[in-house]
Amino acid sequence: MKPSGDAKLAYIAVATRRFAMDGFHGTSLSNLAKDAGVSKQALLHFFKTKEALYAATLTALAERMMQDLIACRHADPAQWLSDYFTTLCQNAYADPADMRLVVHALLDSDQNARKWPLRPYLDELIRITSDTSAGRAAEVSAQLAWVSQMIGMIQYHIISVPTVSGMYGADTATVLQVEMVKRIEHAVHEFCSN
Amino acid sequence: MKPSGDAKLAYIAVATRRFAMDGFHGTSLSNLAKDAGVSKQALLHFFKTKEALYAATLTALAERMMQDLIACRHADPAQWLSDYFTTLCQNAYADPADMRLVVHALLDSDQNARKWPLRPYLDELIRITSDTSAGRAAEVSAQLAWVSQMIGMIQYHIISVPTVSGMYGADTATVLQVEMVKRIEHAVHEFCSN
DNA sequence: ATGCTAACTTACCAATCGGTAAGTGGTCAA
DNA sequence: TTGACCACTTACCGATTGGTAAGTTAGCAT
Repeated sequence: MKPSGDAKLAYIAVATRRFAMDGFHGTSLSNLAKDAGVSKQALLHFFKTKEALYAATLTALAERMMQDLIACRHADPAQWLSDYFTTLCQNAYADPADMRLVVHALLDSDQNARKWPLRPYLDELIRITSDTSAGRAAEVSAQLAWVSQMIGMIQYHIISVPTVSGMYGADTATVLQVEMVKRIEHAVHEFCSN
Repeated sequence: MKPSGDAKLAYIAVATRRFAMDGFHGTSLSNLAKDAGVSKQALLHFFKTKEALYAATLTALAERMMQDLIACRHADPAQWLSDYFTTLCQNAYADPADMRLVVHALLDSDQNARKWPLRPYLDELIRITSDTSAGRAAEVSAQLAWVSQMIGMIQYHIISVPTVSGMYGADTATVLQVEMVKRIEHAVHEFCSN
């Protein structure tokens, strides 16, 4: 018998890629089963419904993002933020799945039914922001606004890469990526030296 | 007999709301027909496939966005941009459909199959940007980067409103909206006085 | 060896999907 | 009056959907 959690995690990994690519409604259990190389009832054995599998996918995503954030820990909170946002963007070029998944989840209209698992991640980001010299001076709403703006700017940029590449050419898209990293660093620097 | 184009436009309007809410895959012809108060073959009479209806919806969206941009015309390009982005964001609070639709379209993986109809709109935005004093000095890639950053920051903010409202409360979301408009004006001012 | 449980499989289901075929009723030019 | 045309409807189609029911297989403790 295979270790229990192993297959389950593999299914979540497969689901992450599919849901990130095609969204919840664009993904079928048959697709996921085919990707995983099992029957779809293998998935339903671990996750009672498609919704449950999706929820597990989002939970895993939230934990992953939190871990990535913690992994960038730095004594200087401004440096921490700069490092994190930069690597987040860079990693997303290689694998945009997580960023796409977040945006898909944001667009799901029945999101109120599911509890939103990214709350701790956002809170941690706000906490780090409030540790910067500029953050201490700003109000909480301003910190939340800045954090969500940074995340939004990165995630939107990532999901628009294929379209921009199709419209203006792959080389222009590449130039835009370099430009984007500079803009991230600039945004962090501008906020922290406020 | 009703005037021909009238019903067709009404169907596109209905489709816009549904596609914006649930995306392409999350919307069925039955749903659209029910919303429009007709049978689904009434839709297929004007649009041969669901894809064609979706494409027509995106085309109408592109024309609408272009018109809204032109409607904000101003002698000073910086003022033009500031006015446009601000009103774009404000209008989206009342009706986020268009912004949601754009993001949904960005996420569609088969976007390369459909030609992207928002190209003229983007080009016009870049043209206006290049007319600013800072724009003349910057390279085209920098202008594109800035424009897409502005659009992304607004659209992402709009689609995240329900989630933020659910996480931090409706009052916090409202504060965030006010904060966002200030950030838009600040971003335009910062870019143009570069 | 035996029984229990976890991890699957095949078989099947009603409901819904996008789409086709064949009309129906009204309007308008001839 | 007639006949073409347009907007639209009912009826129907095979394919696919998410999900249920009932096995089947393998490992492990007893």
